[in-house]
Amino acid sequence: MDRNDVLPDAHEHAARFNQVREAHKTEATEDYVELIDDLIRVHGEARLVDVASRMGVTQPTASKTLARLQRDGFVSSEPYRSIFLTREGKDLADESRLRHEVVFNFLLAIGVDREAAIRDSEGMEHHVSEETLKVFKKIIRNSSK
Amino acid sequence: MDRNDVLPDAHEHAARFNQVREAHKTEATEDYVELIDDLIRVHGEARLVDVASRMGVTQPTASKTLARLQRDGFVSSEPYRSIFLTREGKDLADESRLRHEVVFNFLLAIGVDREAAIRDSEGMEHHVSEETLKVFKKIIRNSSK
DNA sequence: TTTATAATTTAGCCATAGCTTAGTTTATAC
DNA sequence: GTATAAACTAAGCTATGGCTAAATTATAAA
Repeated sequence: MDRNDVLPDAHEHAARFNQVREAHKTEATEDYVELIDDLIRVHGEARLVDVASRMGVTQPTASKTLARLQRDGFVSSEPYRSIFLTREGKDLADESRLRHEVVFNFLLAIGVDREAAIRDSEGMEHHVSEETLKVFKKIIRNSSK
Repeated sequence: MDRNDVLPDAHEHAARFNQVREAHKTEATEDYVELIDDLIRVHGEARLVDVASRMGVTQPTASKTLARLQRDGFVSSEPYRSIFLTREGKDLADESRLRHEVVFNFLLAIGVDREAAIRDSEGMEHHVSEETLKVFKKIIRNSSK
């Protein structure tokens, strides 16, 4: 990289970190809607207790996060009832799942073992640009032949 | 993946997210020590004003984060003076840089353009396991022939 | 139908990581 | 050698995302 002699322009340098910070902002939202969508698909409904246990947080933590998602229009629910995705939430869930699956399948395609691929794709999915995703897809396509 | 019919065991599911949360905890630390090391290498010293501008945050924010790094033993500095890495900080910086470079070179090797590789590697580096890193290295090796 | 249990919410705590505004120290320039 | 500018710190605000303990509501069992 450009490490040994010169550093990038400071604005450009900062832009990289700003991009990562931007990604972090949407991470929780994406992880939650993805999970809620999975729960609805598989269990027929999404209950707080399951969201919490699968996210690995306590129920009050999940409850607070879900309140924020509701405030931001991704989720809807009545007190003490199960959780639904809004149209916006569902769209985000679909988009996130797609991205997640591309990253996961890419890792498998290049020879990463399944367990590592599952775990790494969870974190990586939020930091892969469209550009890189395209390259991932191409490699998946080529490897499945 | 396992999305259509069955969800993973709840504990295993939670473990994935816990791993991502763990990575997040060390992200700021790694980014800062990496940057400080770069500044020392290239400019001869690391000043707060440069750390802040290159991280894309205000000086008080950088100052507070550096206080935490100092508390945790990665950095040392006297008030109003420049910033040094402790042995622990330097080791972490070296390790982070190595990982960062592998991810960056891997993205280049598979055909991602330089700009996207720079930006994506910044976020991805914190979420790539040793296992996956090994595969990345192998692909870099094979592509440079 | 009452009671016990499970699910959810509320309240209140903590740390991180961002910000602004204001004050202090250090360095620079005259 | 002092005035000004730049760098840094201090104080205090906000939001997110964790937690525990306690209260409330819904559900299941007796």
